[in-house]
Amino acid sequence: MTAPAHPTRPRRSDVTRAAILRAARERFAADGYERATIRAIAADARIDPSMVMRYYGSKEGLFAAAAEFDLRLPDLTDVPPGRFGAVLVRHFLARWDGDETLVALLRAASTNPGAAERMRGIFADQLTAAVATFGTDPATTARRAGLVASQILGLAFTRYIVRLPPMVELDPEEMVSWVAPTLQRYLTGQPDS
Amino acid sequence: MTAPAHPTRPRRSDVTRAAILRAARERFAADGYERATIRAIAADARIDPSMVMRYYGSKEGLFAAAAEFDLRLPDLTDVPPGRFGAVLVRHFLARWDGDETLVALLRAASTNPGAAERMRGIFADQLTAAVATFGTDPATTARRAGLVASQILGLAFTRYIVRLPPMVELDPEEMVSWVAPTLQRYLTGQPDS
DNA sequence: ATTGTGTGTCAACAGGTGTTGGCATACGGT
DNA sequence: ACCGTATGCCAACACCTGTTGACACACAAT
Repeated sequence: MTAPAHPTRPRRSDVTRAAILRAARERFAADGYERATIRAIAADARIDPSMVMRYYGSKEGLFAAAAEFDLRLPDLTDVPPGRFGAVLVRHFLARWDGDETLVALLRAASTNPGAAERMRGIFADQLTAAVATFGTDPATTARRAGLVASQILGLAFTRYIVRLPPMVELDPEEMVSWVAPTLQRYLTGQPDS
Repeated sequence: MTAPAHPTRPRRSDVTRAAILRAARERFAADGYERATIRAIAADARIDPSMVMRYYGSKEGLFAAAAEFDLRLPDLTDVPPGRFGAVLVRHFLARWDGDETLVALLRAASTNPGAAERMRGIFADQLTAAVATFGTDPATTARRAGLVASQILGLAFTRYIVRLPPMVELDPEEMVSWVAPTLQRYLTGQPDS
């Protein structure tokens, strides 16, 4: 992600670019889009605010670069269908703890339309595509993906943003045992069953 | 909520106060805490920005007044235990559509610590108190309330904030039939069942 | 050694923010 | 009719925001 995609000669400023991106993710995750100021991000990266503008064009551009994200949903073809839910919850919890990009995106999506659209894209495209491989009726795929997203994002919102005490204190495996059946039903079950 | 609690002589400015509060809720709900400016709120209420300061002290004070909220959780003593989930989902959907205060609180909670605390209070106190009346093991009450909050807030977040298409399009009764069993299990079930 | 380009700093701009104090006016009690 | 108070508007303050342009330096190629 840091290395340039094109085989250009590596730029001397790549470390600066990376430092800006890292500081931006931290600030966006901690403060949300509007409270995270370019000046604060630049100070964290120990460079001048004008560098941010030169390398990323604008605050929106910086956020777009910092919020690049891949859910890296696991391949579920080898997983027994009855364990889809558990695998997914475990994956999301790990993904969330390991990369603050998602928290940044979650915070920003509440107030920034661009961030909301990015979030929509991630959960509508990536998650729907994964759900589609489960072999359920294609007509219900989008709905199932939406319901899964609602529980996953609700989990993240209460655990990482609002920090509801019981949701913060639940250790991952307990969380899995409670939430996995929910996803399982959204993925493969029927309503009101 | 608009009428003064104390039996003081009604103030001549009550209509103005109410107009400010209504405009504030709208703006906070639409734009979040930081993007909702006092000037914009005052313009909506057709008064001068300085009036907002005089009547509510500060922007924080205005938000605190605008985010006053009661979930009005229904009395569930007459409801068959097997229908707790359905009743709750239906209640929350109606509550959310009928009062934009919750959307304002939800948006603001992502970036404003005070709003997050308010949200924590509402869902930790009001919801936990309601769950406690269900007669399950008191040691698990807070956990069950937290899980219910995670699904309810995830529903609201995806439907009203991010506006994930499948979650926006689901009509209320379909939503109930999908989500009610989840709450039902969080309330009265066991993990990994 | 000289040029050109990439990297970085500094100072400033224009606009918007929450907030404040002063002043005019209209009301309600006497 | 008078007076104190409540209500409202206006102008301004001090600060912070994203953004821009000019200038200094370091490096690579010639």
